[in-house]
Amino acid sequence: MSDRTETATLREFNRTWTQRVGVLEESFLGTGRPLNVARLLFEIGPDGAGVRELRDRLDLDSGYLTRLLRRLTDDGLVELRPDPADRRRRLATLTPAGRASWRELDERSEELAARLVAPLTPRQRGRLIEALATANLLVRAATTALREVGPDDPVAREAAGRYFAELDRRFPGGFDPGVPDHEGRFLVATSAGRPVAYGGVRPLPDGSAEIKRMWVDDAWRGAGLGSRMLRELEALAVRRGHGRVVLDTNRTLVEAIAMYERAGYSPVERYNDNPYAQAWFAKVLT
Amino acid sequence: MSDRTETATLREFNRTWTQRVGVLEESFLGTGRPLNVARLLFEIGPDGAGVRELRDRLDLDSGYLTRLLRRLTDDGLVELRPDPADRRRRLATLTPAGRASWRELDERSEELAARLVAPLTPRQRGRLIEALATANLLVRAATTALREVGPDDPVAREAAGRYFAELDRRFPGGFDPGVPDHEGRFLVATSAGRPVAYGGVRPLPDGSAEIKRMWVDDAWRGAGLGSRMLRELEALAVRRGHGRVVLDTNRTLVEAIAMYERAGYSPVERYNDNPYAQAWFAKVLT
DNA sequence: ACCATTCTCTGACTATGGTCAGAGGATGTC
DNA sequence: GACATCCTCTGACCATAGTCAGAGAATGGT
Repeated sequence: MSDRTETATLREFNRTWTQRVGVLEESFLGTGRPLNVARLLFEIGPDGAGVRELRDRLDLDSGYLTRLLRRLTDDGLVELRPDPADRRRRLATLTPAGRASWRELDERSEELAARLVAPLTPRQRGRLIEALATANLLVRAATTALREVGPDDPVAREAAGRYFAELDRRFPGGFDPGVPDHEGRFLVATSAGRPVAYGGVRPLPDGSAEIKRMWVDDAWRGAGLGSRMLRELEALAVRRGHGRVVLDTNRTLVEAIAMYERAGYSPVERYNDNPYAQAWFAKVLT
Repeated sequence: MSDRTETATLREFNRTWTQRVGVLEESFLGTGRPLNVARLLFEIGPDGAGVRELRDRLDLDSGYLTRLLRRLTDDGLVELRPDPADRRRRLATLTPAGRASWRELDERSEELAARLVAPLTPRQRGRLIEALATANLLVRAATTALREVGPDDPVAREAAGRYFAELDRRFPGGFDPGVPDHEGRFLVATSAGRPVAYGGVRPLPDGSAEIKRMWVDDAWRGAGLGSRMLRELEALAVRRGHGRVVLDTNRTLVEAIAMYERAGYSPVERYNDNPYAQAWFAKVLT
């Protein structure tokens, strides 16, 4: 019903943004250098970057990227050297001249942003920035894919570490993960290669699946990533043949409990001997 | 002070949007047809459009536009015919096949928007849409230029008409503009050729300038356009050699009065015999 | 009737963006 | 040490984007 006005608002905004900001940006950043060359220079950044990594980030053909890099090296802005760790790869770093160009790009971009909001009153400026921050979070959350991984995937391990660390901070008596357990399938959402949301399912002897280790990075909360993780974990459990999911949690985790209830979970009796668990929930999957 | 975090938020959002939405959009709309051709087709729309108008809206070189149009006419999607009102101009309209292609583009764009928000919960979706609507309004307001025109400019006349109509609606006894007055300089903000904000200054015998006919379109309120109009009218008064501005208003217009007070105006005695005026303000310009 | 101006269109270019196949060196695995 | 794979780079292309000068028809003002 309101679907149509929702998409209309989104499309209208997109039109405004690309027309008023995107165009401005191109004319700003593109001075002197072709747009893709400028973007590449910007992406390499003061700390340098691997060529392979740049290819992924900018989604460019390898041959094309090589040629773009050539222009930058010819202009004396960038230096390429083999990666000592893997000599098939090359690392790109900015020369002093390159750093100067980078700073100039950065300043232009900063100036563009400042100029864009300048006509607004401070009050309206505040409203705009707040709206953009909200939209940024939600758009990122909406466009971040949940990837299925095993428990020993490096990203999964990093996420688990951060999950345990948070429990240790929040539980009054701390938290001890005990012996690592290599069972189950996990979903992770990543941003720039780092995990921002994580969760898993494990089969139980009675045929249910247990949802475990649900975790969302602080900076990504409030965007519905947790609910989405829960939904997709349930779908994963269904795919693996389970008709019912259970989970346990600690009374400290109030937001989590509220979310389980919103998602249709009902309290059940203790089904395990997890010493940290104080509440148990279950939901039948259709 | 908070300037730096403001621009950082804006830049961060821009990065997210262009990366996650812009790229998606190009791959979506660009299927089969080059991006600019698709955009042009979309811009012509079911109602058709003048070639001159398209050139302005898309900001294209006239030669380039002609060639883009050629591809559309060659493919049987668009028909060009001379404008009966001015035979130098040409009008572009979609053929039935063109309308079908247009609809397809429209549906794809709609689908893209729906898909983007699909992973969000209804609650988060609502928040996103609200944030985008706010941002849309504010960005448009911030990037709309105020143009100086004379009182007889067609856009100024249209704006004046809407201003008078609104007074007539809001004043208990209606409003009669009386004899049109061709004095003063005006500022208008336009969107797609229609006025969305309007206001003027007129020299008074005592050397002050009078601010008059301040008006902002309903759909554009709440974005600070009024304050900006006021500021720029003051600047216009200064440029024309005035050191003080005055204005009168009606008690009905409560938002306007609040804005004048925020902008540093102080109440003064009645300085004219305007029968609709119930409050008078002045501000000394530096 | 003249003149400056406007609009569209053509020709002639150049630059930018993007693709593909394959060479050649480096790496990891069995 | 053989083999599949990965990474970078080159050559050979082609499409798209964008610019500029000017021709030719139409218009508006004087």
